[in-house]
Amino acid sequence: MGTYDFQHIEKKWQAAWKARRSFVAEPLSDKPKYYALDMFPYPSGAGLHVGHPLGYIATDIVARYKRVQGYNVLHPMGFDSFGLPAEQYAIETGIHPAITTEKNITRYLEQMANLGFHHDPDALLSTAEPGYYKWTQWIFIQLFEHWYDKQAEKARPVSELVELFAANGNHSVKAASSYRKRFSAADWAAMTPAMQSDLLMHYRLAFLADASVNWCPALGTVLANEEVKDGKSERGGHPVERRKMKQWMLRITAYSDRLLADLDQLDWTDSLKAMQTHWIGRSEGAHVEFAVKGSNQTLEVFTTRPDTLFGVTFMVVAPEHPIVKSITTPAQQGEVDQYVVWAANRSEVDRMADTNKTGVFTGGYAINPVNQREVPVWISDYVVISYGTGAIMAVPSGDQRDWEFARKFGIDILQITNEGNMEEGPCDSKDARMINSGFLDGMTGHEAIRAMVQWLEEKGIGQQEITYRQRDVIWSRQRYWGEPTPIVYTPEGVAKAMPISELPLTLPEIDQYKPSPDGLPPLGRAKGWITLPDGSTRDLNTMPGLAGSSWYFLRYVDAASTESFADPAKLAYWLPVDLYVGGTEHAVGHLMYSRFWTKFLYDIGQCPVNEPFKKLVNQGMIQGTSQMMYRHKQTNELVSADLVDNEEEYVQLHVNVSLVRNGVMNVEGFKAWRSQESHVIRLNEQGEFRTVPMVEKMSKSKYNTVDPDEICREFGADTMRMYEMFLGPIDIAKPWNTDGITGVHSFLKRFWNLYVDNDNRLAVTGEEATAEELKLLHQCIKQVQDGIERLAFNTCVPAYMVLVKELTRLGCRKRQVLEPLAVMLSPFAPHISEELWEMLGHPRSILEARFPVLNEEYLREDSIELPVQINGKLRSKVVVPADADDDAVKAIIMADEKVLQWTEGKEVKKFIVVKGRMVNVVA
RNA sequence: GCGGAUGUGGUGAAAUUGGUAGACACGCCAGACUUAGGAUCUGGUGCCUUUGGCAUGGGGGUUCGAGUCCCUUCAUCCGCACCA
Repeated sequence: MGTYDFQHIEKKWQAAWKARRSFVAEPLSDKPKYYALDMFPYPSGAGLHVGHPLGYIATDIVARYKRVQGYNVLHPMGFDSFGLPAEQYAIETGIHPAITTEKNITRYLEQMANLGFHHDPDALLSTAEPGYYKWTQWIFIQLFEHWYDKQAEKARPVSELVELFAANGNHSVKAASSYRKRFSAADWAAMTPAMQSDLLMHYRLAFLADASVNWCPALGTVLANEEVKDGKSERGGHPVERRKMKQWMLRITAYSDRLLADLDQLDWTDSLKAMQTHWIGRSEGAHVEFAVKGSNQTLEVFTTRPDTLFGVTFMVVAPEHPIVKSITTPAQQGEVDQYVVWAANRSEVDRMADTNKTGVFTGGYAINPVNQREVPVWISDYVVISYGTGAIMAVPSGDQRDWEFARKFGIDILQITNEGNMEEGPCDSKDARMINSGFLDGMTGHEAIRAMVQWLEEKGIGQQEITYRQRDVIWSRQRYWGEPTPIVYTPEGVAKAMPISELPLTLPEIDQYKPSPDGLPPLGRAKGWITLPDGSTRDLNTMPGLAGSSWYFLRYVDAASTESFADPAKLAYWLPVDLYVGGTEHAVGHLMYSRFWTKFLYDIGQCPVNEPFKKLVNQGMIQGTSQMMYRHKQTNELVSADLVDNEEEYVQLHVNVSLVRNGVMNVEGFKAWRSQESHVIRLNEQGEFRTVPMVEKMSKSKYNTVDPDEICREFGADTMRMYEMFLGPIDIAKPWNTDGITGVHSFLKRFWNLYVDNDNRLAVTGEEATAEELKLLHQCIKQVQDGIERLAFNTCVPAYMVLVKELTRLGCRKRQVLEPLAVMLSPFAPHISEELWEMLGHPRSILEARFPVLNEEYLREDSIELPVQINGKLRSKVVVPADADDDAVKAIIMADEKVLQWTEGKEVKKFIVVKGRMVNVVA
């Protein structure tokens, strides 16, 4: 038998591919294109572990498969290089984040090269390079210079908005804007430049605003909602509090309805679409104005149930609501102030943990417009300022929360439907009939909603409205390691975009990376950099990590471009991305902003597609399988797990997983690993020391990390690639377990030996293949092709295994079979296939070969063994000719001895033939 | 609480989408070659009271036929969460 020297083969071909530039896509071509994309990684100091490559292997297989099917394939890789870890490291050590990042990238690239990926070297990018972030800044400026026209349903230049204002004020403007007041052309003309600038901020898609932000004191920066999990920062788990600060924001809410509606066109999983749908949170309802008693103010609310207006017995406003100041009566002032302060200081975590309703009465009353009833106005933090108008009309007979609140504070509950018992809880059914509701009485909720909206609109006290849960996103971070915001402030206080010709605005060198002593962000330390010769000053914020990743898939198509972010012709050719693979953790962050930026760039004519990612797959996380050993609490003796009877007497300790194979620990290896300590080790009767597995997150401290480099060294990249795919479906989370890898490895050895003799010389013959051999080959082609198309890579591996086993059994070494087989295996195991391809005498790479074409003819059979069921139970097997028609099949089967035995004396009621599958006789 | 998924041998899993459930691999058992290796090869391996019967979390239903479709229930995972 020959020796499969995978180490030599893999090194050889990795070097050859690099030297020959085998993976460079043709920039433009008449060929059909295929764009296979991975979510690019943040280059962390820990390097890749076996969990990372799962998705990369999947896209690589598809890329190589499409390549041998004749597609022009773009399969790029890059790095999301701005981010907190490198900056924290810089604060601690003084080492510039660029240096750390560069080092980590080098390591990642090495590890990826070891796996033989088809990544295009010309497309390589890093978001922290000025040549890249120049265009991130450019897009930011475009957002700053555009507003959203709701009428035209697209972004338009701010210069056009200024023209509209100058001609007619904002009377004819229907914009996505937080600005509610009306002004005329004369008003506009009378404003100072600073006032005009402030006003335009309410319209720009990138704008400055006073925002209630997630402030993380430990990190010294604000965070986006997506970066906060359970009241703590996603990175680092530090506490987060609410604060009001002036921040850059992006008006993503202008695109909410398009982001929602266009989900329909996408081939994404239901759960992912559901997450985005929920994040956008569209709800239809009505906007209603309540007059405030003894004042000319109004209290505006949003409700999805205008049909319940007659049931309103109180109002609730958020503690931060501006009306609180004026509506509170002197008698209630003390209590209200106390509550407002208490609510403001309450942490997010406490608020979420507490399901008890709290609140106080303001002393003020509002007037219900439908029946002029005076209802008390309360404040409570179960109403949140950021959603709707920050105030609600409370209908305790129709809403669980309002009901609880009314019960707790002894407020009236007025039943308005003919269903439900108000002692037990509210009734929220829209099918119930209305009562106590004036002109709505007798209608169902559905009818009443329409009737009430019409009534409100006629009276001018409300209208139909759509509200979104999605908020505009805060786009500034008080950090160093990010894209500087390309905005300057004139001495008059007018914010201006930098001229495009001056981009990129590169990061200044500073002495330390933490905030300046006077409380400015780190960029505030760059004294010479902040102030410009004309007296203007620079913005000191950087952009969030989301910025660079919101458009990198566009840059890949033309990563070296200096004229524009990418050549329009190339964008038109390559987009959209055909397959995007990555983790589910980006479901509402990265994926939402990428869609937003794509839509914006599409609006302004810079991007040919409205949606960037046609098909998206979330790969499941690979967890670690820790190995635990037992130590006796008293004696400290280490005991083989099968000898442990009473677990209580033992403690479980982590063992390095590389020392354990199939539950048995390498005792010598363990002693070497823990050479400092001496242990009494008790083995079982077989002389083994057994451990027990435990699935948990992969982590260095649990000694359960597996380094892909180590697997490559021991078994080779081809084995590693195939094994990760063999483990199960890519979208399912599963624990890594090295045990089964030998099965895949010995398959590759058998595969190798099919082609070579004992001296590793090619032993392939030119004989004509038999029908049986061709059938086996084409069965495999069918399964592999189908498996890759469905991204069910785990079903491909057994197909190869069966074929190789059968060919070995038959002693088939025929070129006619082995040549297509090598091409077919090349997406999964590129190195070994490439080596054999060369040995088979092909001067050009296997990447230039063609995937074998399936011929169904070879799969046809002369006769079929047909299972026969009688009344649904398997009774017999009968051989019939493949071309027999149903009547012929019936005749053969009814004559079968065993069938006759079963049907004897019974009437045959039905006879069902499923050709090639099954026959069912019903007697 | 709401939303989305997933439940198949000792283990990872497959099942052409309604047609012989458990392919393939690990593990385990037996054997061969050999001498100690985490090697290679061969055979076996869902369960039972074995001419047969029972098995895809549980219970019902549709069907000649259900892992697959419908209803119901339980369990696990993920996401969101006082959203008016």
